[in-house]
Amino acid sequence: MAAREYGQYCGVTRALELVGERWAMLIVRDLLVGPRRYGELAAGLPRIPSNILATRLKELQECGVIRRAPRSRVIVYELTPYGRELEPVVLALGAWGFKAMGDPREDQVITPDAMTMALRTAFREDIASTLPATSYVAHLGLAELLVRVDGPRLDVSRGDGPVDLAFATGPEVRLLLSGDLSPERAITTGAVEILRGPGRLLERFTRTFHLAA
Amino acid sequence: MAAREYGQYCGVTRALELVGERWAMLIVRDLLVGPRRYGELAAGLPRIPSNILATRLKELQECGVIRRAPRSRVIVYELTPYGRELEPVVLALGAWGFKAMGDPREDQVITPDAMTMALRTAFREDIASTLPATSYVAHLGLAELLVRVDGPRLDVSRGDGPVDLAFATGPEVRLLLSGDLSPERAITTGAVEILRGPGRLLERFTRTFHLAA
DNA sequence: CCGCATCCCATGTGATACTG
DNA sequence: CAGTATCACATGGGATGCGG
Repeated sequence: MAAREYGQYCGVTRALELVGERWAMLIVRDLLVGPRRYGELAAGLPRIPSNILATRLKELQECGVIRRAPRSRVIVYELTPYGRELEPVVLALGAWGFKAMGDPREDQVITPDAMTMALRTAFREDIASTLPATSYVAHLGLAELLVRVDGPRLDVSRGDGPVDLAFATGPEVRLLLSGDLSPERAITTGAVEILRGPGRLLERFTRTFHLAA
Repeated sequence: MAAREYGQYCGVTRALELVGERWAMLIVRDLLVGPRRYGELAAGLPRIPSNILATRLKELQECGVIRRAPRSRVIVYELTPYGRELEPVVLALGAWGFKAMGDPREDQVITPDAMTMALRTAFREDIASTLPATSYVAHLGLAELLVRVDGPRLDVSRGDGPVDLAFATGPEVRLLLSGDLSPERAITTGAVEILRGPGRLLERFTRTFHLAA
């Protein structure tokens, strides 16, 4: 059970001893979106074996990265304050890995929590501050995200609601975020389907959210 | 040989598929300091089995993170431009892991490359810019680092030379970087030994390099 | 049902030895 | 010096079971 060690007195090795095991960082990624139950984590990580999930949850608790939410009737896992400090790591990993994402394969899913963190990664706080407050609903296969941008603040939650623009898309969202697919073309080619609201707001979306490819 | 996949269309998972295997990020860490030969990498990662090192080097080449340096007579590994973009990830990991570093154990070593990256992590560019150019030699067990700070620029290399301040220390350098041990106390208690130059420059060192604990 | 625990097998890892 | 080869073992993956 003792985490395998690297035998070095170094911050990077220490970090990897805590969250470097397979699946661990993905549990952290999903918990960065919000507290989650065991089943919710399992649903967000479709290919994780249940014994591994249970083991990781135990290890991450032991080393102070996550905890069971106190005074909650049901069992809910959440990040500790120290665990929440992993956000810069996850964002940096996401930005780097984004550039290596090819086209999606059949066996790859887009989960709501992964997409939420991707939007946080792509969020341009400085640019958003110059734009009027805007809310979006983005349908991405399974994920249905309510995205509210207000100045430098970003809030992403699940669900639907009254928003300025609602649109549906698929994995093409990657090209939209990287700028390889213009909002106009995305609409005319059908890569993005406008559900409600003026389609021109999609351009504002792409200015608010951008990731280099 | 095909990297184990997570089955998600997501930047974080893609990144972990490329550099999430055990030891991979540490190879990247050391190559961020500079190109290295096979034997140098093995020396910087004392506990890595040779077959694992060989395997990782092959995988990292295949996925475009590292390469054998071209037109070099001997075999030298270096990061590709894309691999070099992992620096923010390694720095973020190092900063986070630093907070979880306890006191060093007998079986833990401090390697020159790990220490170099730790200094890069701790470097306060903005503060350094306000201070006069200063060069240091830091002896840390095996590691003997020549640290040159000139405005916002930092250069760390191995070796010795004429510098403003030369000092020797051990794992206590962690307390020095976190501010839990003041430069004065470090000198009076012998945690830091001044070899050459005025000891008061150690205070400038700690202002230039700082990591939150 | 939810939150795991158990079992079994495939694969990855680690230590050591060895080679071009 | 820069890796392979080999083998024992730990970990991961997938299916299944099971108590609260």
